[in-house]
Amino acid sequence: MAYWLFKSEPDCFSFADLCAAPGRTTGWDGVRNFQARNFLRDSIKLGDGVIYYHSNAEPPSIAGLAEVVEEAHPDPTAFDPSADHYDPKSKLETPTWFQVKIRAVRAIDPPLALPKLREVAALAGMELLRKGSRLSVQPVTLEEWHAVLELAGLAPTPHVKDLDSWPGSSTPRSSRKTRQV
DNA sequence: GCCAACGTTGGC
DNA sequence: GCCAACGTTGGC
Repeated sequence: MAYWLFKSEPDCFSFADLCAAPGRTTGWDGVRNFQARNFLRDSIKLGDGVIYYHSNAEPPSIAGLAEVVEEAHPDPTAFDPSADHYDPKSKLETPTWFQVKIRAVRAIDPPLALPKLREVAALAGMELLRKGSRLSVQPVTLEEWHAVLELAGLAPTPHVKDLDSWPGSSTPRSSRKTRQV
């Protein structure tokens, strides 16, 4: 059981979009950075917890929690010439790029804004808060996970599924937006 | 819109 | 293998 932070620009695919997706699930496609790819391909396991972060947002913030529901498999958008992140160098037999599937578990509303995260001592070492950090898929420690849950008013459980029925925070909102891929 | 930080590309 | 040029990310 491990914990991760996934970044997404809400204009592209927000946590509300994830909540509105079929099964509240999506394939985390389009990652084209090798370090992030390695986490997706090698380290992220079924049931792992995911902190859903909105980058390029006003303010940048943590907007929800998700869980991994399918481990690494080739990213289909890499083979699709019409996709934004098409990569002609990635072959079906030897794929370069991978995705996992995640499911929305809980919205965090109000979201945890970046300036507030910077004030939290327990998060001081977080990769997200490092100057110049751009990694879109990054590991999160158990301590950081618990600190985020506490800030969100949720129980300090290591089992992300347990948050589904926790009464302390809002339930995911729906959205009519669709994904731009 | 600006720009710092970082990753990738390609000439040599 | 080096490194300059370029493209991208993402906070501000």
